[in-house]
Amino acid sequence: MRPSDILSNHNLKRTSCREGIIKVIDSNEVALSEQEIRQQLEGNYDRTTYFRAFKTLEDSGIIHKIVIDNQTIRYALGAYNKGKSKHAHFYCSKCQKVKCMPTVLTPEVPLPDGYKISETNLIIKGTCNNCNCKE
Amino acid sequence: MRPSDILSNHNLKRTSCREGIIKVIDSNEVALSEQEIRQQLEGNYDRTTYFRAFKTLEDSGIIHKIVIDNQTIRYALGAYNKGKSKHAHFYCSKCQKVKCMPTVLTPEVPLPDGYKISETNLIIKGTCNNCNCKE
DNA sequence: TTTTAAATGCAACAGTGTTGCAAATATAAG
DNA sequence: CTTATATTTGCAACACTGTTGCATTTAAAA
Repeated sequence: MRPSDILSNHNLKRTSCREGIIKVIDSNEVALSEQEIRQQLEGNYDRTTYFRAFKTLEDSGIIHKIVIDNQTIRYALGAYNKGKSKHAHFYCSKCQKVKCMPTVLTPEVPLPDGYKISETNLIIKGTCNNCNCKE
Repeated sequence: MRPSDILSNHNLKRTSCREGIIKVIDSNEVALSEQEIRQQLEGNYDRTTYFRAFKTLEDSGIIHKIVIDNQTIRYALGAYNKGKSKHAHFYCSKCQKVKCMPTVLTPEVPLPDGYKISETNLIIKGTCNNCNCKE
């Protein structure tokens, strides 16, 4: 689906900033940081615009935010909370790349009585395929 | 064990700031934010001092940091990485409290060939026992 | 084409992560 | 107990982030 259609489907205005963000994320294998997305983007926008664009896209479920660590945030396409796509995320501490692992789903955890679960985040840290090969 | 002994055991100087932080965390059921720790602390220290104290305590494994979300960070006693205490963390989106769940361990995930795991983080969001009772 | 509701850019502010350096302090040595 | 030394602290400073209000611009509806 084209970025512009994705926006329309979510009743969002088709602005070049939003379309660009979606396009950049879509054309990468790994989840990207805001910095990386900005660099790959054609236009240049104010940081407030990015801030609000990311927020809007995330709220509507077009993208999801992956918080690895305090200052390590990545974005990938698709909703995370809604639906069944509750996959794990892998963070390579060598190349700092983050990948969604669709084959690894977050576990069903048994919590003490009285607790209600709304969301489960599973983040796996280590070294990736690619970095391990190079050794 | 007394905070001062904990520090000595890790070859760290016994300063009032470090001891205070350990004492405050130890006397609370839930994991605390830096703000909360500061408020419960007797002395008043520069934010740089806090910054470095937390870092030192974390590096030595006396405390561990729990990153729930970008601006939601909590601290609890004990090392997280080293040893077997790889427990999950629960975040209540009503009261914002974070609890270590020693009974819920992070799962052994099957990753594609070539990947090496060093650490696994499992964060569960929802509403806690206490908040659900009050409804 | 006009209207209007939403998005943008700019300025501004508080807060955070981080470093370098001089002054204070905890421990080790005598 | 006193002195020496290696650490820790407080302060200043800087860049960066999250966030808001407001005037201007722009996308979509009429």
